[in-house]
Amino acid sequence: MATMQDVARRAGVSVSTVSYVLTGARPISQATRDKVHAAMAELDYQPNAMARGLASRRSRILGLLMPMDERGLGATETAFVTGAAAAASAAGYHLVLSPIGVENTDELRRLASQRMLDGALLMEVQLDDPRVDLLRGLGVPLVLIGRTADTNGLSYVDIDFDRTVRDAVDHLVGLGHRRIAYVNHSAATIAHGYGPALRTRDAFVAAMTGHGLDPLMIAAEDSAAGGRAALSDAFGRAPDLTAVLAMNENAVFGILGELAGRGLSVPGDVSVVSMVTSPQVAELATPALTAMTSPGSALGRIAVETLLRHLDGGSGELHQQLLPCVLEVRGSSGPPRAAGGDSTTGDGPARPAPARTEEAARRRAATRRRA
Amino acid sequence: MATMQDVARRAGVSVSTVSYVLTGARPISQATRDKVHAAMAELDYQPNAMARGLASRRSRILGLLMPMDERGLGATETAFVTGAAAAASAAGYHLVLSPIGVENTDELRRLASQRMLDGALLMEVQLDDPRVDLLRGLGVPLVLIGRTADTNGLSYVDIDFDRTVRDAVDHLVGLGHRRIAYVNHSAATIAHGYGPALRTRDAFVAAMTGHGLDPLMIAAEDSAAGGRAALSDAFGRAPDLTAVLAMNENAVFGILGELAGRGLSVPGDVSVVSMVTSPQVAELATPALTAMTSPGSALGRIAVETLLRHLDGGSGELHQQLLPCVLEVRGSSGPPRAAGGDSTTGDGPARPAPARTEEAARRRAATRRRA
DNA sequence: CTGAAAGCGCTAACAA
DNA sequence: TTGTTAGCGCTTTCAG
Repeated sequence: MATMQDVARRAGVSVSTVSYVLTGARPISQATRDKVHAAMAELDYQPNAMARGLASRRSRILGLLMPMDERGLGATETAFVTGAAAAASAAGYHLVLSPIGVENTDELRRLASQRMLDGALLMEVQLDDPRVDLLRGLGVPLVLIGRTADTNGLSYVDIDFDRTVRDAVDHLVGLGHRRIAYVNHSAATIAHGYGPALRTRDAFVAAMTGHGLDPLMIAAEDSAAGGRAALSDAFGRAPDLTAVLAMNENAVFGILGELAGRGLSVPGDVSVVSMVTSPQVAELATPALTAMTSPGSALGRIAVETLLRHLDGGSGELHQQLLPCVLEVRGSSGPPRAAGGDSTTGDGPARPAPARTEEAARRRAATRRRA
Repeated sequence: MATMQDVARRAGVSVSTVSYVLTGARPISQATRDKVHAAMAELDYQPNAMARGLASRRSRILGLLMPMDERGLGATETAFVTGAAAAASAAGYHLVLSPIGVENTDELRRLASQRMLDGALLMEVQLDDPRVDLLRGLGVPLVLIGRTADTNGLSYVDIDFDRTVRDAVDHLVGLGHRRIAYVNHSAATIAHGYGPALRTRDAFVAAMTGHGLDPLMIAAEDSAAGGRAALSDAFGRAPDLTAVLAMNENAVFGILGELAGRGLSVPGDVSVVSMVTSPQVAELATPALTAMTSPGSALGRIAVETLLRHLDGGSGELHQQLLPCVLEVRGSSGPPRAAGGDSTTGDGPARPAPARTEEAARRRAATRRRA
């Protein structure tokens, strides 16, 4: 493995000159620069990251703190990660992802105080996030993906939930829907102060009220079962329901299952719109889901660029930016059935259908579709 | 930020003594050790990772090379990652995930030849993977998650696809199914030599033949649409089909959608079993999918332990290990309808009572865990 | 515009 | 059982 010494010798210059060619920290004549580059190429020289880090006190590593629960990463998060990695790489930095949990402060402290990270991006930010104080205390520059309750002195990029919810509601209202249920994350999640759940809740109330409509929010566990229960709940509270807006990506599938089980068609009887959802997931459903597509990749790029600016400029300007999700209309949303609707007439129970009648109902649905 | 000098001074010993206390590379008397530990605690000392890395020529960083496509990470991969991270952390190593693509050899070379990685775990291994030669050429120890075509001289951990397919087929045959379709990945993926697709194909043929049955394999695009098409195809080729085994996790949802669209019930008319699928995804479907659950976390742990052994022992023993997925029966598999007999009797499909209770219990447990 | 040399904070011989 | 010291490979003053 060639060292800078080797390169210097071969190019007939001093090590410092090689170093300056590499870092560009002081002007070098074109002739010398060429000699050095030639020598580096011939020796297939690669700077030693540890030595450089020790001498410069800069690791050139950016940490992406990405807590992973057992549910995995959605396409949204993935887009974010790849966007961030590309931006970091373009700037000559490495982006390393660390699956350290939000509460695992020991592990994070170990990582951060060993001077391994020049800066950090925090994903899954909580309203009161222990990682923020820890990292600030250690003097590690950071950018949030999401927002804490108090964003004072913090840079962040986040989804514009207000705007996203408003656009989704406008879409449904524009189609003629008046009775819309919003299926949020679970009550526990909301109580725990999960930002997106709180913000979308408030935005939904505002958007519906703005249209002179009655907001109906249902909390749902993050699972298909949760979605089924939520839908039953929704019909219990609003039998004239014609549309569902869902923040809970996991519950969406349960909602669809329960609708099919009740013999209700999508979007004929009920329209479904999924929030902050990737095209990939949207296409998984039948019919494909109309969804608010999150700006994952752009968020990642912007976050990294912001962080790099902080590293260079010392304590430069804060950057607080919100990006909305974009409406992509697919097959799951359409105009409601003409008023006086009969969607729950006949034998459809108002109470949650037990699993066994679900089968029968599905058969009815299929039959009707063929007719 | 305290240095080792500071600790040494404060403890009244030499720097090397402090170093040896930390690394355990030579015996230190209990008295001295205590003094040093006390000094470290008082100064809140943390070793500088760069300095340590430079001096020891060991970064104590393990790279997890994890190509990310736009589809995101499944729960299986997530379990793998967390299992690996836990094992690394327990050994005093950092596990950094790098989203570098398989073909992005430049970026990988940069990462590896800067001596930033002590070793690497490769995910999404292809039969002929360019990363393997690159890393071996650079002298970076590695462990594969999956297998190349030629595993000579390589350590790997992988899923035991033979065993997994056999167990799945046995489950269905045991229920009485004779006509089973296997929905694999796409023809392009198979042609491209994707290991799991090839191995499961061969295993399926072997398993079916072993039961004296006719193997029917269908290739499907990795999407709901692909699944729907595959199911139509399957019924075209085998109208008497009673069970579907699916390797293609994305297609599964299309299969279920198409079955519902045809008015066929699951598992009453057709049983569905999903391969290499996490409980989380299995629960997304209605009914929840009987699936072969992948041993993600165990694979991650074993892979890291293997890699660490390679670092210590120099070029120690190779480790090649296969772990099977475990059958978890949920609601989507049951006995086939009695042959010839029709039996849309009463209120639903025959479904083993145990499965139903089991499923309910699991859902309760999951809910509880989340609360 | 370029070179010489003093570290960066730690590890690991070599000595005692 | 402990101390002394020469680097690890690079950055960055300080001189020219």
